[in-house]
Amino acid sequence: MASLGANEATHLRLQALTRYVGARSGDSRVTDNSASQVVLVVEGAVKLIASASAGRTQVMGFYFKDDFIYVPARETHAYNLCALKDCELVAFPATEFIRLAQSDKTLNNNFLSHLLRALSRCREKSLALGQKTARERVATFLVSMAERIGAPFSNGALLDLPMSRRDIGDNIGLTIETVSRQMTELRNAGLVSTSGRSQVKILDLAALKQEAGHLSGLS
Amino acid sequence: MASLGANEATHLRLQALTRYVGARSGDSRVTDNSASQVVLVVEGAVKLIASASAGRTQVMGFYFKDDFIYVPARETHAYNLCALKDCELVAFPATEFIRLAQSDKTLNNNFLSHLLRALSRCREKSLALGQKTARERVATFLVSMAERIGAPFSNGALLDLPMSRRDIGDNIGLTIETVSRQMTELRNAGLVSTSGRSQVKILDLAALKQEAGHLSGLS
DNA sequence: CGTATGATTTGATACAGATCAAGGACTTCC
DNA sequence: GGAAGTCCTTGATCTGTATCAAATCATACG
Repeated sequence: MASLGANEATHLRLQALTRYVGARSGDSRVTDNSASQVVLVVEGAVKLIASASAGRTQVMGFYFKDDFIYVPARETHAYNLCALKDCELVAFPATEFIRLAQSDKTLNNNFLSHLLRALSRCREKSLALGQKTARERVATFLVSMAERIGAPFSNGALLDLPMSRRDIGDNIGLTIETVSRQMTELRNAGLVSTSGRSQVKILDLAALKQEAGHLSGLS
Repeated sequence: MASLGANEATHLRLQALTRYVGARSGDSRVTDNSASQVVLVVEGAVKLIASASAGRTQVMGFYFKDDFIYVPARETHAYNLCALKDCELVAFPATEFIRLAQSDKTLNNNFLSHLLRALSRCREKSLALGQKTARERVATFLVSMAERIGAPFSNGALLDLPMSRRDIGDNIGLTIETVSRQMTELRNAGLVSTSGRSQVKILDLAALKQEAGHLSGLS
């Protein structure tokens, strides 16, 4: 809980609220969704999924060690956390958490900045889903993963992706087949190489960012 | 500024930071984007647009009276506010605003809840852009507008949309032609009626929500 | 009022990505 | 280490929405 940066008094009160959650890979409905929750990933990786009607699911995001997640209560759509590997999570009821954060600046700041980052990422994703081609979306996804869980490597990064092609597809609004085809094309273009199902080596991050449709240098 | 709910001392300090912005309909780049800003809509309506490469723009959202907007500094994509009608706005540098919010619980709470709502809406949009058909997206858009700026009316709502079909399209990831066709179909299905360019009458909100792909009643 | 001008609607065609259908590769578990 | 099962890749076809093109409608202005 050190990562929350909370002071001693807050720490104790947080502990009282805490619901530790150990989750096995593949577990879903990890948290209660009758009330909004704030979840901290202590260890492992999870996905946040939203369900529309007709069984369609959108992976809203992937979260890793030290990430906060705001999981809203069920509304027009249902949200659920789902473990991608064995996890250690800490969950708080959102209202309690926010009340507590009011008396602890560090905690409040932490929460606020995580929230702003979440919003920025969500907007980036909206842009991708609304405007980008399949190729650009896959490139965008890889760039984002490189920044979040990549190990630096030459001009690129080494990735060990904990999620399946289906998860990736559900995250960027494509089918598994399209994701696969785009990966193949990126491989053929010499931008990435892969080994096994989860290992991805980004060979040229700058070029991949170009493919991702990021704004370059000037205004 | 009453809507910020800030106390007297905060109020005075906010005033010192405040940059009032009057904007005419159609004005863009209303705010500085070299630093992140927090903007409050005092009067009018604005859109937040993001630009990817190749001149493509995504309308991240529409904002109305009393809405907060967090406008991030230019990063991988550029964000800009753009007035949909004559506006009265108040802009603060985000870092200053946040620092100030730390010493005023009401302001902090206000900001936090607006941020959570923004995140929820952004996630709803991601779901729509990633999973929904054109028909569902247009229905979703109309439902959302009804909830935010609609005047109750029988089983539905009356809307006076301040944005163009292009704006709508850029918001939900469709072309103007597709938006138009879907509106026509909804009209033919008897769910809405229109008059002029901006007046929309939602005749059956429940049915429209069904079209929008919202989760209905049970689990 | 009529006219100009841009916005919207409608129609025809094209294409990116979905869907359907095998085949091949990695893991896991016995 | 072999078999089974799952996940991933590749290929063929289909479809929803984009694109291109034209007509029609609102709104502003003379």
